[in-house]
Amino acid sequence: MSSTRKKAARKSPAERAAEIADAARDLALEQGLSTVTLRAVASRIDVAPALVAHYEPNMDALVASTFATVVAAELDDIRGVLAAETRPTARVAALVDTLLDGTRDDVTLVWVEAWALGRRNETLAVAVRQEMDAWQLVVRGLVEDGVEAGEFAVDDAADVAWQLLGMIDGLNAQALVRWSADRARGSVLHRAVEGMLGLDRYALDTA
Amino acid sequence: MSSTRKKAARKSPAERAAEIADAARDLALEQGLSTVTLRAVASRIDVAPALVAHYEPNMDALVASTFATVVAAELDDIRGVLAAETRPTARVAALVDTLLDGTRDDVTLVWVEAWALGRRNETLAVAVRQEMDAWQLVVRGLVEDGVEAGEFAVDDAADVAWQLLGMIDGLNAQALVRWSADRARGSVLHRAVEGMLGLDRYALDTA
DNA sequence: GATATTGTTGATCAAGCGATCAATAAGATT
DNA sequence: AATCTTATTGATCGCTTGATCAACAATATC
Repeated sequence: MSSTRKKAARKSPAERAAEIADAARDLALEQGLSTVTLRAVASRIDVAPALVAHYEPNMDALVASTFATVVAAELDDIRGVLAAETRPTARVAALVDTLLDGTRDDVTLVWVEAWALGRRNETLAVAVRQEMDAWQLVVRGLVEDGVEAGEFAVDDAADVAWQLLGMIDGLNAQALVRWSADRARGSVLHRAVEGMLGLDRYALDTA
Repeated sequence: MSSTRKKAARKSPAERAAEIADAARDLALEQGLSTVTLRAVASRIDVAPALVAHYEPNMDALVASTFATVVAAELDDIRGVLAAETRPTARVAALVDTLLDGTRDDVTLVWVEAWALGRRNETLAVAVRQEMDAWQLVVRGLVEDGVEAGEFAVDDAADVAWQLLGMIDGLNAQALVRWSADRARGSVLHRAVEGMLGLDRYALDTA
């Protein structure tokens, strides 16, 4: 009964487009990118499937833009976290601890599904590479700051940035399946990062 | 023309079951777990789709057992690699270098898709957890050996094992999308692992 | 050589997907 | 109030998926 729809209120194109994008984003965060379908998005905002198709060139594009929206928002969050600290060592600790605090499984699911779906959705694959680059740029800047400040000892900041991101993604993906797992893992990761950055042991724990 | 099928030769149940399992495995390695469908498996061995359905309780189960087969085989490979070295430090170096040598993207794809598909295929999810446990057991044993031999200094070998596997998975998954990437990354990973294990810097490079 | 066993298949179902298009009706314009 | 613009929809197509079942036919058994 509650799901019977008569007719959707007429809205401006900008308004409706935003509504569709929001519905797709919420769907992706709640149930994963693979549930962002024509019909699922339409039914979530109580509209005919054809309307969603009317507003989007195709579903691959909507999935790709949804991915980009979710991931870009997360990166903005992180920028805020980093800005709250001044010394590079403390900023690295904040970065790692925030990304592994276990409150972002919804975003991790989006990442993992994007890796898988990207093999059959080239538009999505392009978006994935773009967002990975954006993330790497931020982390790389942080590492370079640490080197200039004399806190880190690193050969190639770009390499370290990729490595750090890969580690974090892997640990989060793992926790997605083994939900009981504590992904902080004591602070084994701190030791690993200290090794990568040439920091003294336990330097990150007290940062 | 070449794909027209008349009638499949009659085979023993064991033989046919093995043939189906092999086809599913090859399919998974070549194109990913998501392409292991009733029809794709059937057509690969030139048989009616109904025959595959006849031999398997359902497709979720076939996908799950295919995943387990692929991943267990990889673990066996690794056991061989580890057996070739004696000192724990050298074995860790061999483990890391082997898993990141870039020759296992097919298996990585299976892993990534399993993480994603496991959210809607509980049979698969169970298999994923089992295989992760098997992997962790092997790595954990290696870490414990190193501690007993006085080579590693770690608080919790189990934590370190999970961490190490998560790092490796993440780096491989990353390379799956950014195929141009060199996942060895200089040897930044070596520095990270040295930090985790309490090894001297560069200890892994010369191991 | 006749019979029984069973591996194999064609046909078919319901469900889900993306996509298209003529027709409708809500709101803006005059 | 009449007209125009366009946001919205119902109907429908083609495709893919997993699954079921009566019928067929190849082989083993007697």
